[in-house]
Amino acid sequence: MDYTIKEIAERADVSIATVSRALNNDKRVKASTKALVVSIAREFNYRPNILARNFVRRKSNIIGLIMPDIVDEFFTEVIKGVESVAHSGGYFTLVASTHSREGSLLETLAAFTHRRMVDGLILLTTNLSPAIKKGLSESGIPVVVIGENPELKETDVIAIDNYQGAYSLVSHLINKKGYTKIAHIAGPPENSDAVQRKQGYLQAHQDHGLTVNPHWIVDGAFTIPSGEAAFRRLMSLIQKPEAIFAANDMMAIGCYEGADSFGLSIPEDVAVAGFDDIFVSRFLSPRLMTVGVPIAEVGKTAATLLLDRMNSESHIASRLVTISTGMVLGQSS
Amino acid sequence: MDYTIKEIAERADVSIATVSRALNNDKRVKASTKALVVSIAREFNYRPNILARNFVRRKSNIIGLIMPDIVDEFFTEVIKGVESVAHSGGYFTLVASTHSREGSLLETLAAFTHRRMVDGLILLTTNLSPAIKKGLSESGIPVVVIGENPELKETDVIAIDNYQGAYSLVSHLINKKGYTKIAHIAGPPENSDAVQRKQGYLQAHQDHGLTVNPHWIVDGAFTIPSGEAAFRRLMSLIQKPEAIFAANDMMAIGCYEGADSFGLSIPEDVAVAGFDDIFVSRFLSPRLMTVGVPIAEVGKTAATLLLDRMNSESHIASRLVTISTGMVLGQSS
DNA sequence: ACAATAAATGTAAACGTTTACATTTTAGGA
DNA sequence: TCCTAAAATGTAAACGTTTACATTTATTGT
Repeated sequence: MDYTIKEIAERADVSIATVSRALNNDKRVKASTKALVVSIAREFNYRPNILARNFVRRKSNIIGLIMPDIVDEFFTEVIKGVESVAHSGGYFTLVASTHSREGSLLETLAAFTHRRMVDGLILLTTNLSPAIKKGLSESGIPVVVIGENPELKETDVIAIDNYQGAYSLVSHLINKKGYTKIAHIAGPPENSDAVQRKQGYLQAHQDHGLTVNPHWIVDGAFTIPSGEAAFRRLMSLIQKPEAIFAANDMMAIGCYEGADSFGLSIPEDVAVAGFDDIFVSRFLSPRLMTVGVPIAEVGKTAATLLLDRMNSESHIASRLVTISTGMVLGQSS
Repeated sequence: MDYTIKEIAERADVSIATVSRALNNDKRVKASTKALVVSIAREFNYRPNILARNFVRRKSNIIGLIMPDIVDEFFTEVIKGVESVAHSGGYFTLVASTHSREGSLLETLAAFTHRRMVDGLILLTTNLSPAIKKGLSESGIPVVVIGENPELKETDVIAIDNYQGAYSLVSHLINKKGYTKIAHIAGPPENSDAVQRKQGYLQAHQDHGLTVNPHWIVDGAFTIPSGEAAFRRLMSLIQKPEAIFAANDMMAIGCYEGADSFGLSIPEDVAVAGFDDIFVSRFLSPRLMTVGVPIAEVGKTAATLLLDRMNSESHIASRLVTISTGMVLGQSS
């Protein structure tokens, strides 16, 4: 049998309003009454009906986390960071993957935000469309976006400093390592991380007075096979690059595999660098040179900003937190 | 303005009951009425109040996923598998980590199960206590456990064949590789995966007429540093083992690091094998010999069984699905 | 002792659905 | 046409809380 406040009220000989107040620590209820109610509640092993409470309070105590996909460490770490902060703030975390489909994202967005199925939302995306921006701004709940900046009022953004990371790394390849022929395996063009990394690569060249051979920029899909394919393409050119900057570590791994099958050695025949500093990268031989992103920070920061926004009475203007990246040296260049 | 069925009813000049039925595809409502209601709902951009619906239906359309921690690929893959199946079944996934604390698990369990905050539960654990078993059996909602078998009525279990995997791998080391002095770095004794892997190790020795030197079995914590520490300990023995079977890949990686600092080479000086076949293991040099677990299967199977149980009217007896493991050859032995 | 005020409690509505049951409308058969 | 059964719709309660407002009870200062 599941007890309700009604039964407790009966037993304590008070009204349900008093029971409700006693159990919610309303200061208006007399200490002795409260003690009585609480003891009966305990005796009955009473638990409030969450669904009823959510309904009347118009909140669910749940924060939604929407990601394009759940793969690799990046997403895990974000989930972990969000969950831990949410948990200590008394919230649960509803995780949804849109399986990289925009339609699915819009659908999930609608399901989550309409009528407060979730009280707040963290959206991880690098590919914002106008429809999504509209959905976000109309959602009526606090939102934090990780990745691309939607430039919306009252929406916080966690941005990863892709540009700076790429710029530093490429500059290092030019200055310290003396490479002048550096290729780039870019990520998907609709992915803002990829775009920024590419810009860092381009700007570093320009600032050092180098021009890039357009054939040295090839697109990839952030996956190992696409990295390997890009490597093969680059190594088939008449004008071969001396070094390759892959827009993420997975594609850099693809280069390692490509080099292996070509019988080329890294970095003697061709240097390789990546981005992300995923767990594997330190176990590659030679250790991959890459750019590290403090991913755990990202999730935690996002959740912290979100809780702050949810708990605040007043409106808070948009905040932008840039998570800086750091170069990780390796022997692959 | 958020419209409710009341406004739709008014506009369509029908009762709210008819609106509700029309929107829920009740066959009793006339086609023309339904069309009218649906068109008004669309015009109003109506969305049902999920919280109200959950309340009256006494279900939330959410399944809970409780894990001891959110780290490494195993958990990611499980979340991914669960989420994808849940999503296609019309459910959302609430993820909670208990941060490896039993108290927290009990608390989360209570929060999730009491009064249907979640409609079904997947619990990932290798360390079941009586209190937790009690909590599960009293939960009143469908439950699927991944890991240890709680032996409860109407609770499905997804078990990973740790014993067989360890047995096969150790047998292979003995038969094919000819090792007779094989050490074992065990996992935490309260972890059932660890216990089973150790048993496979022991039984393989017994079945091949070998006795194990008790000094060759040391405990670890499933982490890289604990693997390295164990490696140092084993290599400081007078009677050194020829091969080391670590209960998971992370500890095997610790062995690689230990070997590196001792100036020992794998497998010439000492062979190393692991368990799990995590992503990194194929990038270690030499490639780690290990036991692969089809993790994606685990999450998907769990969610599938759970949905099946939730959608079934009749009671279903406990089901046990054993996910078989497979040996992965590598040059580390 | 008596207002006046503060503290404690009670009453009842409200939240937006779903649904059992009652009623009305429609269709079909004689 | 009328009767009956089936189809469609309506009425109203129910779900378990919270909370605005009303009422009662206790406390304080004079």
